[in-house]
Amino acid sequence: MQQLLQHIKLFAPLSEEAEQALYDCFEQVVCSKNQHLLTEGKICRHLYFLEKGALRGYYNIDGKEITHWFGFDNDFVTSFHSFITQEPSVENLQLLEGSILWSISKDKLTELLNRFHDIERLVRVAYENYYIRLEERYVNAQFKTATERYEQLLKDAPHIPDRVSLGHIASYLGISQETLSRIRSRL
Amino acid sequence: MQQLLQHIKLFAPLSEEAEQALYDCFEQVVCSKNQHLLTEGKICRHLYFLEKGALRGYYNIDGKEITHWFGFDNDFVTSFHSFITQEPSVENLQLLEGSILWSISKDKLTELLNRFHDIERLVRVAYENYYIRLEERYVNAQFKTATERYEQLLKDAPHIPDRVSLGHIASYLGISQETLSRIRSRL
DNA sequence: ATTGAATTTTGACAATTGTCAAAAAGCTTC
DNA sequence: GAAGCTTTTTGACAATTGTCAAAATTCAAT
Repeated sequence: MQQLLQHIKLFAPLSEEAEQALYDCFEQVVCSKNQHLLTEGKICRHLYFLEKGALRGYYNIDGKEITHWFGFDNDFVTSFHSFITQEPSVENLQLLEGSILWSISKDKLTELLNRFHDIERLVRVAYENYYIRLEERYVNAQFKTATERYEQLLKDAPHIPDRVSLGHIASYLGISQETLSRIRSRL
Repeated sequence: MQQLLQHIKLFAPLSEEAEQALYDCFEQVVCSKNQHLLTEGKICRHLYFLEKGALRGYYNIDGKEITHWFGFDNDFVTSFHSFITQEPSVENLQLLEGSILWSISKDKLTELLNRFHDIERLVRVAYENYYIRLEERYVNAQFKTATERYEQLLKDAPHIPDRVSLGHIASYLGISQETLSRIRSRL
């Protein structure tokens, strides 16, 4: 929990009261490998802070699993679409390692956003950060070759090949597993 | 200006004072076709509301222009990366039509965010919306064929072929102009 | 260590898309 | 409406990536 508080203070300063209120609202969640945090069709009512571990978000399309996102230590994870709109999720969240998370419900977070301007600010700034990160991923996805995307991924997350299977990584990069295997053998 | 205020109230309600403060901070900008709102290397100090018109964001990579984004009526436009971080922009913003915009400076917006919790909320909610939109674009970019992406684009922005050249659209879709021309002839 | 399952690699071929070059079609401006 | 410019289309070929199938490797559990 200290890790969570320390991490979010990088986004914006927090008053004592706000920090205490946050402290009271988060609950620890311990998950084992392969467990699902969310499955499609369910409404995502929680935002999670991934203290330690690894996780993927994936879609089921035409019977195939398409991984579109990984989360690692110190990431906030949720189905943003479902959490924001409170509509049924189209994606699944699955742990890739045994993990420790902290969860806060949509309702409690909404209450905190209403009560504390500084928490509202913190979340706004967090969105700015996540928006920029997503924009970078988008440009990579759209305009770079498979090889460039893999190299970029290695730069952004050097630990990835140790923690995530080749198949998931290939799916994330939008290429077939065989192509990634060949790219890797060439590098 | 009424259009701007009406549009943002879709995100969250505004107190009278906050609305008046916003009203005082935005300035009208009128641009002609092909004019640049921002060029790479410059720090983006303004956020713009595009009341009427069309605009693209593009990168210069290896001497080629890569369009990664379009803005149309009622969109907020800026180089988000540069505006948020206040680092030099890596992208360019160019008008595709004669347009009417409203601009607010980073400094004034920061002041409003500090003064009014409800403006902070509004911006946070706007980010949520823009984040979801970007996520959808990302999934399209990464996991769909060129033909599917073009069909999706026609669904999202049916007016696009009338307002944007085929070359820009192809660049946006991450495919060559020739390929888009062939896709179009097949549909 | 051995077995069995899951993951990764390799090979052959097909499909998609890119590149280069030239022709056709559309727009402006005089 | 003709000239000159830009945009779009078409053709031929090359490069990249996907698909299917089989072999090799890794990993976990006994």
